[in-house]
Amino acid sequence: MSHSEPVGVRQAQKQRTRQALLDAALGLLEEQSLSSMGLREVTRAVGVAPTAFYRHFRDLGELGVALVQESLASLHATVRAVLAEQAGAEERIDHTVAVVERYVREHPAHVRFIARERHGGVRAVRQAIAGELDRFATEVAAALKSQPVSQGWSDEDVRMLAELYVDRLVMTASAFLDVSDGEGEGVDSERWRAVARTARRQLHLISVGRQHWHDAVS
Amino acid sequence: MSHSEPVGVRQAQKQRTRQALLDAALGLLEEQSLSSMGLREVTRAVGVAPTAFYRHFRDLGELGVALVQESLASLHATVRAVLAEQAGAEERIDHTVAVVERYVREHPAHVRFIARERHGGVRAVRQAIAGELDRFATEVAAALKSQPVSQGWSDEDVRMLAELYVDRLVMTASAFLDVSDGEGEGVDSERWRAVARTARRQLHLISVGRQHWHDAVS
DNA sequence: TGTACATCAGTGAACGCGCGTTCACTGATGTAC
DNA sequence: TGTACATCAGTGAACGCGCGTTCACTGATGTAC
Repeated sequence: MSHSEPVGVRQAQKQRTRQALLDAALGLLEEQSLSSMGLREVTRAVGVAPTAFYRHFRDLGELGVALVQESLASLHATVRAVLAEQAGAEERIDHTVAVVERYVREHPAHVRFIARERHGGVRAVRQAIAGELDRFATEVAAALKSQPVSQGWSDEDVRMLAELYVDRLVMTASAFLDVSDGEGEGVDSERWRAVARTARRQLHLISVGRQHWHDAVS
Repeated sequence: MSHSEPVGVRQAQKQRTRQALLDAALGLLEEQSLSSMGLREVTRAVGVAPTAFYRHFRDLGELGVALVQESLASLHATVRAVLAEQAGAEERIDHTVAVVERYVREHPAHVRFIARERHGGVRAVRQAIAGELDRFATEVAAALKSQPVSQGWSDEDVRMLAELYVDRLVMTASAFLDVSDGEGEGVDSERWRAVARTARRQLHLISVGRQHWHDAVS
């Protein structure tokens, strides 16, 4: 029914192999970076011949770009929902941090991939991530602009604020990840909660700055 | 005279080779990540036998850790000077951004290395960077605490603010780098100045939030 | 429904190549007397 | 100052290994009639 569904047995099988390659690569990337991963490692993990790889991707860079889409799509959707909320500043901050927490719990490998390859060694992947985060910032900017607090703000300043928020979300996700990696600590450890607490306070401080911005620059 | 100086001809030569390895590696790392760089690539660039490498480092990870020290030492020192300044908030912001600009102009490869390997594939290097940035944040926190604005702030909140600033500086440096990479644009391009302008405004907004923090949480 | 042909996802052998590491070595520098 | 020995930074040959990519192939699925 959906146009993205495969139209026959053959295409369905191809899709499954392609997804298996993406999943295997994502798993391997927990412990290394894209530019050091081998094509043969990936196919070996899936259980297909090395040459099968070329039926799906030109090279590992192309696979990386596909992983960028996969990694950011779900977060994107969820954060958009929070942005659309009619809620007080504090409530929105709590929800945002909760969403990031859940995302890191449910998709740790995706988060690690984005953090690692954002400045990594493969240009095409860096550009794909930059592009996605840019679109993300544009959406955040639109949401911020529609809020009453932004009255009298220039578009440039709204954009600046949006980038501040987006960077903060990425840094926060990465901080959660560091905790869940380190020392075998669980996801409900004291340190995990400390990261959440710090993140909320930082967003709060930015929010306070935002509320008094107009007094300050005028 | 200084105790770090080599004590003889032999040790002086050893130091020179070691530094040549570090320099060559840093150059090669402009275009790839540490975990995909080869030991033989580095020695080939220097013009020594591959086996000479082992006289200086156990492996590339150890070389990476040495590069972390080299990369952050000079920035560390300069930013410390700015922090110690007796100056108004705006002036401190201008100086801070100017220092970051100069650092990116003068040491682009060091900045790229830190941005890339901060979340890169080599654990020992990630830990070294995290450790350095942590010490950096501790220093920033101490400087912030001694400022009048911080009266009545808990240590935890000062630390939170310090981390906000340090992350911002790293992101700003990385943004300057992206500009100087992209499209062959020079270091005095319109976009370079736009990054500087955005960085100052973001620091300003944080500073405004800081000034009104106490009203907000009390 | 059955038949004949086309498509194409996945195979497996083969290739040349650069890798990290080992080892015994060389010869200039350092040291003891 | 000169001599005899120790140190050790850098050498170069050799190793086994896994890599990315090529190619002609197979056989199940798809399509036309």
